[in-house]
Amino acid sequence: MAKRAEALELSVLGILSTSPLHGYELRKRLISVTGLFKTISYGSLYPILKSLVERGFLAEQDDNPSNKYPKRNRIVYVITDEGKKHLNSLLKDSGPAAWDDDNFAVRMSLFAQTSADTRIHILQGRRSRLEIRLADLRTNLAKGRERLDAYTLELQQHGLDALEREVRWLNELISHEQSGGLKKSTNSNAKNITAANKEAMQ
Amino acid sequence: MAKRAEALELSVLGILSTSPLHGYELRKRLISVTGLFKTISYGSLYPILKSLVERGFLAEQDDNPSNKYPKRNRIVYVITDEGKKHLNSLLKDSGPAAWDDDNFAVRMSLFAQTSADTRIHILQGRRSRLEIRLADLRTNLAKGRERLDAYTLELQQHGLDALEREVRWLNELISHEQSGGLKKSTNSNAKNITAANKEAMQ
DNA sequence: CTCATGATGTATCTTTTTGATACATCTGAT
DNA sequence: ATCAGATGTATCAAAAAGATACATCATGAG
Repeated sequence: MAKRAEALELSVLGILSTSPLHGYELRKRLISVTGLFKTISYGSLYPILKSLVERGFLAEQDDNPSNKYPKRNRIVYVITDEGKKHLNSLLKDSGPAAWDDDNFAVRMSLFAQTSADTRIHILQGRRSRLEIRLADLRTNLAKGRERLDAYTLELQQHGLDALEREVRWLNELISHEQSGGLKKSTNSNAKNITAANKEAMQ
Repeated sequence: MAKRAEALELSVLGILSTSPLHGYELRKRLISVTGLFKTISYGSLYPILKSLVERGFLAEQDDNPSNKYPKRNRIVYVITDEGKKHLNSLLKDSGPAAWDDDNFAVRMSLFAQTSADTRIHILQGRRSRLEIRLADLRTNLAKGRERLDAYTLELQQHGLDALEREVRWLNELISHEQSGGLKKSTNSNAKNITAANKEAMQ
């Protein structure tokens, strides 16, 4: 399976493990999680749903009969026991696949369902991935200083800054994680996290 | 033409307008400009080059006969006068197409070849684009506070912070631009820009 | 009250893009 | 001397996007 589809599949199972949804709503949730980076098309989503049903990980539920709009042709997808098992096995993987751009955000959005070891390993892997890119960028920028115009340099410097910030963020998450999990936001801009959310983490 | 290809075409013409290059090297430059966000495959690059040659915007140059490795099968692409005209017409466009993720970095990397009006318009357009996304994110996050776990919230807050930072960066660029163009880096992390680079901007 | 617009909803089809791979030359280190 | 790894062009199958078709429902303007 393609990388992209892998991430999408994981995200679908993860979201449906919380509550059954139909395609349209599912897509909106998907985008709200990963949408900072990309969008998901129906041309990708529906084939994935079909495949997950065929493999027994999802079931198509009869739409709630008490639904206000019974005429509306909706298909509600529910995760099966098989699907839950599959999801859990996917969630255990903390290898390189979990570190790349496509996957990382999805994996972090499911950290509440993951063991502390896995969380730390993924965060560290992600950091190592970004540090490689950072090193490349730095040498590239050093080489470019003489050759490139001010706008291109500014653009590259900005990208570099953003990457460095990303690494610092990961560092904070890792150190919080090492002292017993994320208890409060590590982010100075963040508003207080409510008691309800703390509970939601167990 | 597809959006993606449009950006790629512009970038190819922009880079080749500085100096002739062959595909492999061209790809590396392409990635160093836009590579923070994505990579470019040969499967995309070669068809674009072919199309640009067919339309008369590029010519295939005989590889430098003084080349150390004449056996090496290289195709050097040179921009034609037609190509330069086409490039200049593309560079004048400061409309919505220039604002989106795919295009913006490419456009900014070519700001040295663009008029001040165009630069400002693109920067403002980009900002407006991001501000819309920012508003969406904020309402989304507000709605999510009760529903989502701490990790998902942290992830979204982080994305929001990065976006805000992006907007502040654009604001700085715009105000510098309004006082006569980018003369020095607006970025606190940036090392000094050398005299050579200032010259490269004219 | 009615009509239009836009959100909700499923689904598919064409085009674009990727990722993999094939094949060949050259470099540099051991 | 050889062998891994960089340089170089090129293509193809598979994946993904984007567009679109079609239908129901909500909302608000006239």
